[in-house]
Amino acid sequence: MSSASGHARAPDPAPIFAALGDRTRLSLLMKLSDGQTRSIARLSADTSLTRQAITKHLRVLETAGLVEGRRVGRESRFALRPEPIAEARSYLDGVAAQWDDALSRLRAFVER
Amino acid sequence: MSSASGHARAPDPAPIFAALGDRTRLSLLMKLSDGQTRSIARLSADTSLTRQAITKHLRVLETAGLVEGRRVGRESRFALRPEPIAEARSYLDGVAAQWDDALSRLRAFVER
DNA sequence: ACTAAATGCAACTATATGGTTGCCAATCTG
DNA sequence: CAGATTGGCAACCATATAGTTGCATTTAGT
Repeated sequence: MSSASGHARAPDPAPIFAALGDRTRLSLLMKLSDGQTRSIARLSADTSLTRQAITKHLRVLETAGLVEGRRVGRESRFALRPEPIAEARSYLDGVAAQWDDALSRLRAFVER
Repeated sequence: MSSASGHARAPDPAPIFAALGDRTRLSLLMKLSDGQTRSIARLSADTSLTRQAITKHLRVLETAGLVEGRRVGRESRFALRPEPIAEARSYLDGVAAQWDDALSRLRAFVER
């Protein structure tokens, strides 16, 4: 069962980073990072952008799995999903670890 | 000295994430994550893309500060720069922390 | 001096992205 | 029911992005 686990192994974190690569989307995530759920109208309230623009950004975030929306009544509420964030974090941790590793090996070599 | 420190306060991690949001660029970073320095020719050796395409990606990474290139002889060597990666990491740490925080507050509330 | 290697620069194409506007549908609320 | 909120859909625009090709330039080797 090397790849058919329940968590759908992340083959490529690039889409997640891509979704994070926009100011507006980052601010949306910030607003949702308190765990609360918010409607599109609410999320587009204090921005200069159109509601539609915000909607598009939310779709992008949703596609990347960073956010999840469900319709409740006439509004659609969005909530943050922490999993992809953890994934991105661990990816960066990996790069940083390799880097540190290389550094310490280099140091060991130099100091011999 | 609130903003003129040596670390060049990060006002917006979005560009860094944007630079990370591409498979090809991530693979370039991986190749460089051992701390070694590599030429463009070397970096475009085992890809299906053109050398020019790789060059462009390297420029993007360089603009985001993730990589640094210097010309040595006839080739230009690129090296990874860990600072922006640390920055991106700490940003994600922040979001995750807020999330966890909200969760524990919620738990405290529910369990009362 | 000549040739091969490694880049840089520019032009060009196709597609994705961010944003807008207009309009229609669903859902509350008085 | 009538009117106001909230959102979805579609068309459209401008710009950015990913990638290509062709050609000129610099540097290394022999």
